[in-house]
Amino acid sequence: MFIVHSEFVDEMKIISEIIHVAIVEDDHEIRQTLALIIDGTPGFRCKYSYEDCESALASLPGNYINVVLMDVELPGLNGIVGVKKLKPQMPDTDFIMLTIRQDDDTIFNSICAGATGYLVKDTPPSELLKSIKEAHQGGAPMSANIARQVIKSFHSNEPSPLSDRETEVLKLLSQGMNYRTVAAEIYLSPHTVKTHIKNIYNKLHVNSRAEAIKKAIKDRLI
Amino acid sequence: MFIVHSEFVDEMKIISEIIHVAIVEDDHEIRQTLALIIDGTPGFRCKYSYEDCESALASLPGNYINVVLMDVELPGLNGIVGVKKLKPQMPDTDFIMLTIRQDDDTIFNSICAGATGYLVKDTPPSELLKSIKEAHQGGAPMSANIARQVIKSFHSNEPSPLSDRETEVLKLLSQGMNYRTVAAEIYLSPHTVKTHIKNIYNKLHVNSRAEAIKKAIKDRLI
DNA sequence: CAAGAAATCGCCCATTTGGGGTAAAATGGG
DNA sequence: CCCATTTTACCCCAAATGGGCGATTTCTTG
Repeated sequence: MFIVHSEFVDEMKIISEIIHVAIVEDDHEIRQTLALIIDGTPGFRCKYSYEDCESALASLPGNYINVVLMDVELPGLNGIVGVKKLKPQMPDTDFIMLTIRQDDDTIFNSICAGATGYLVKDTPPSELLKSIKEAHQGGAPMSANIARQVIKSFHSNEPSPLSDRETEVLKLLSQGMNYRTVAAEIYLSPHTVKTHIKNIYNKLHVNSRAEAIKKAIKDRLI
Repeated sequence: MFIVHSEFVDEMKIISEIIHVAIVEDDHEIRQTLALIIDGTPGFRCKYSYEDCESALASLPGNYINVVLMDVELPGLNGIVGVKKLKPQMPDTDFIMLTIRQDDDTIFNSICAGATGYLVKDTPPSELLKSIKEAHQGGAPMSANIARQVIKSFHSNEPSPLSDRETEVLKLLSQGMNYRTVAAEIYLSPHTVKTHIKNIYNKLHVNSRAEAIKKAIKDRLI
């Protein structure tokens, strides 16, 4: 369970710097186990561990910590809110979320809150240590299907319903141009631009510029 | 160079299914090396290899391929355009980009084009094989700093300049509401809403709803 | 406590927008 | 070669927008 591959130890020696870790986890047993794994591995040191965010918020900021392992499901303040509050006070510290949940909202809220890593709780110890190291060295460790969900969020689901010209018009609109300016920009009559815009609204099922732009950005049309 | 860890082979046996790979890479030597690595490992089979996207586009679609290794820097059509054209025709195939470039644009354009993985070209063979397997099993293999850049793109750089009320108003605006409707929604006078909007425009340095919404979404203010 | 920010309400007015039509030329795929 | 789509163009008009200017009340923060 605590075996570390020889090549792994070699890499640690090259870095020859101990990674300081803190844990926020409400389950007593898991917390102890994590601490044991970390302290039992050369190159890692578990400096602090807390059973809730409130304690972490009270004593963690100001200390030198490289990586924080943060449970998402916590009584009181949850891990997402915790990161949101801690990260601004510890901008150089990397936060890795540990969770049993893998739904979109939890993942993206965590990432947006400032987490750099996101691991499911059944990650084996060797992977966990590798992830802590990776986070500290400027990576972003993620469990496989978490990474896939993140990447998926960049993929557009459907082909654009807009024609090339319409897309062009919408892009210019999003830059704050009005009919007249757009028309001048692409050498058209303002009437034509207006027609395009009307068609854009129909195709996107909206009836204002605001909604059109919001939808276009959301669906990556522009 | 071609050594595979025993535990790795064990995992392969459990899956007991050969991963079919295709390569698009203009450098003759690299192409050959990749093919040798893949074909030389149990569980992997390099079925096709091309020196440009044009050839791949002409013969690849329709074939059963699990993972395509796609060089980004290619003569003629580059790898990004290649993925954009191939992916819709092969929705079940996973594309891993191989590149020497790590600039934001290249990364995000590749991902948006439909790639699920993104590796730097100096990735060692064992990592490459692991990544191919990971992509095939629903993951999204990325080199460490690529993953970090992707995660970073979710992080907001600066605190919002908008007050809570202003953010609230802007959110409603982005849903296509007008002064009157927003006012009714949050029990205010339309005049007040208008004042808020004027202040929003000032703070965001814009002078239209369109720009405000675009900027707000871009900066994750709403 | 004083200064500044935030939130609230108000008026005037030129310009812009969006919805309702109509229709012809150009383009492109079957 | 024909049909669907795209692109182009125009009219009318009520409603919404944005800019300018001023004002009071809270609330935070130094």
